[in-house]
Amino acid sequence: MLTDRQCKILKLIVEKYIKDPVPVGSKTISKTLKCSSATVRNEMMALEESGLLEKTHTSSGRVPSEEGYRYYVDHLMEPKKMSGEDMLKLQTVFHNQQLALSDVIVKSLQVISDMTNYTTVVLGSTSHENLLKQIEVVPIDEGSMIVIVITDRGHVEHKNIRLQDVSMDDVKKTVNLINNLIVGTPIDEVSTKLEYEIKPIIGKYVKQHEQLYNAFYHVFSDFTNQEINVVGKNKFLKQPEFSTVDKIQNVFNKLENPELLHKIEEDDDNNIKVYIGSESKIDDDVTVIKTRFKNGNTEGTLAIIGPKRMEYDRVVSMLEYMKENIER
Amino acid sequence: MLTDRQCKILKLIVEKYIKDPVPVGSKTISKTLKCSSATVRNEMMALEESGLLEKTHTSSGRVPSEEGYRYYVDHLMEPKKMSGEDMLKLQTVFHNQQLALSDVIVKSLQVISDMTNYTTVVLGSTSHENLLKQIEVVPIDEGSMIVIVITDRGHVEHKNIRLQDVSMDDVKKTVNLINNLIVGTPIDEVSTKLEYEIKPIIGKYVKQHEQLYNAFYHVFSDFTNQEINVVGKNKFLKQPEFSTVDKIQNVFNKLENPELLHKIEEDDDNNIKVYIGSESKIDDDVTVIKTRFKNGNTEGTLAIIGPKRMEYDRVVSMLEYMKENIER
DNA sequence: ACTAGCACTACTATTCTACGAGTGCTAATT
DNA sequence: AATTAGCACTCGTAGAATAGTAGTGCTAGT
Repeated sequence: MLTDRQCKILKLIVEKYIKDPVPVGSKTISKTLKCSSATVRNEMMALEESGLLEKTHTSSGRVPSEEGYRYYVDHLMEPKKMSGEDMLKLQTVFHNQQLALSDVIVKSLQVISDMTNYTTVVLGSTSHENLLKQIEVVPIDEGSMIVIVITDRGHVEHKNIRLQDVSMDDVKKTVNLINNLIVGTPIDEVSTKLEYEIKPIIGKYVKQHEQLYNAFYHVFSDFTNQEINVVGKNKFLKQPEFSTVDKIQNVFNKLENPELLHKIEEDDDNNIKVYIGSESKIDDDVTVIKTRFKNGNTEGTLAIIGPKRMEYDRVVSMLEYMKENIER
Repeated sequence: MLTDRQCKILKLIVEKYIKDPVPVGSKTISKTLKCSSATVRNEMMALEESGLLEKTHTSSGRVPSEEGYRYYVDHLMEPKKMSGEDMLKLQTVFHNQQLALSDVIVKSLQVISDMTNYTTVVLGSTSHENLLKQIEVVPIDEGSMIVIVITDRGHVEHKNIRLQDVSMDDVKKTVNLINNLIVGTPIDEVSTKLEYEIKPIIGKYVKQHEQLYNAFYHVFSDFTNQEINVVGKNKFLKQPEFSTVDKIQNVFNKLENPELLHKIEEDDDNNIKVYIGSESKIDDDVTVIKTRFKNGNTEGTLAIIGPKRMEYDRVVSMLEYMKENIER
């Protein structure tokens, strides 16, 4: 258990370090705390022994450890009201009535990314929650057409396909079959339904049924599992802890890996959660702050990803504000 | 005018430097050319005076200048057959009959980007060449719907819109009007046609016509002017000339600027063109190699973007191969 | 016309120095 | 018992000195 003074010192160090990424020395702290640097040093030693602080080398100032940030977020951080300026910028986006919710979300995350210099992510609802609503086929020219797939939650995907020697009539028949028999099925089950319910039928009535079946099969199996929108990846270039090409390459690879990003919403906690460093499952050098949101049948996860040295209070208040505004 | 030997020397220097980005000295050249390093030095001086070579400092080896690369590409480079290995990898993509042309192009550019470590770009046909073919509206839930716009060349865009107190009937009427009156118009003229031909009509017959008009107006004015597909931007992280965060940031900004990328297809030359450094209009440190392609009514531009120190022969042969394969 | 030879230049890597910001520990003070 | 002043010590950083090396331009001789 930490003493009162230790808490104060830890808090000061974390906040100082977040403002300016250089190790914090005892003198700096002793200025704001009315006691000598020697006392602060003793306390710092204790904090280091508890694993909350680290040194970069034997005689350097202290830097918060992962556990230090954790403790700060859990016990020391004061909830901060969003600054009027931040609020204003976001409100102009939210008050645009014309835009659909999903567009509002992306736009506002763009704004947040620009204000904070962190990367933001929206994870849309997963495909097993999306039910097939309708498919449309639009012929483009000889043998080439566009298939458009729409789900009940408003997710749209389209794909250009090419078919040889298949009459438009047969295509239309197949589309009707799908629209009659498979609508309402979760997207990721459509492929199997296609095999067991549609294939046998078109096998009898349609010439070139193999080709037709394959084309539709591909359309659905390529349907992206999850809408992932990463905004402001380049902001990492502005973070001093990612100042070498190696580190950038590493973090970009991770941000482009859908499976990894998917881990953000593994827990289905609805509140705002902070995952620091290794807790994030994405990269030991980043912090992820996330929340789920739900409005009607649009739901998903918002996340802000930045260095561990993140303005936790500011980001948390922004996410709170986002969540509130989205949910009504 | 360059002597025969000067050409040989320039060629050797360019090719050596492309393989390994360190200034080339006279000794290295004299090994492959049967003459002494002193002779080579004299020739190098001449080449430098002609502006084809540069030094990084007074006593360094030589590096090709922009003009040097230019001369190499125009006069010295030998057309190179594509390596069997390169060819094989691309062929598996081209021989996939199921995929539509546009998908084949993107896939193969991905392959090229991975093989070469350069960035690739496809610029699709511009919006004034795309004629409106059809629009569809799919209601999602109370007051929210998806508008899908399809052009005759198979370009599809969709947008979620929200309308208050507008009956689905009125929406359908408007859609029918558009499909009857405006189909066949170039996409970038649709907005004005909407104003002069549709607005007056729905003004009379439809309640909430202002809102409805605005929604559609936005759908069309947001229609992306041009399909731009940048593949493998991150490859710049592997190029030694872009090894600092500053340079990366700069080149990323440029690659994300559609107007700048648009400049690639400003000339409407159908052949393969090489733009080196400042010629590229994109960035003084990159080379752009591009070609137009056309197959039926799918047309556009392919480009490969990398450092000036690019494997010109290899890239040119790849682009030739791409163009040929696309055009039949 | 070519080349051997040489003085010269500038980058690179290594070492040395001085400096400063920080530490831990001890002993004195409150 | 808690605090603090004082001090020796550590380590990173910055700058200067050094030596080595890969290259140059030039001159003079083949």
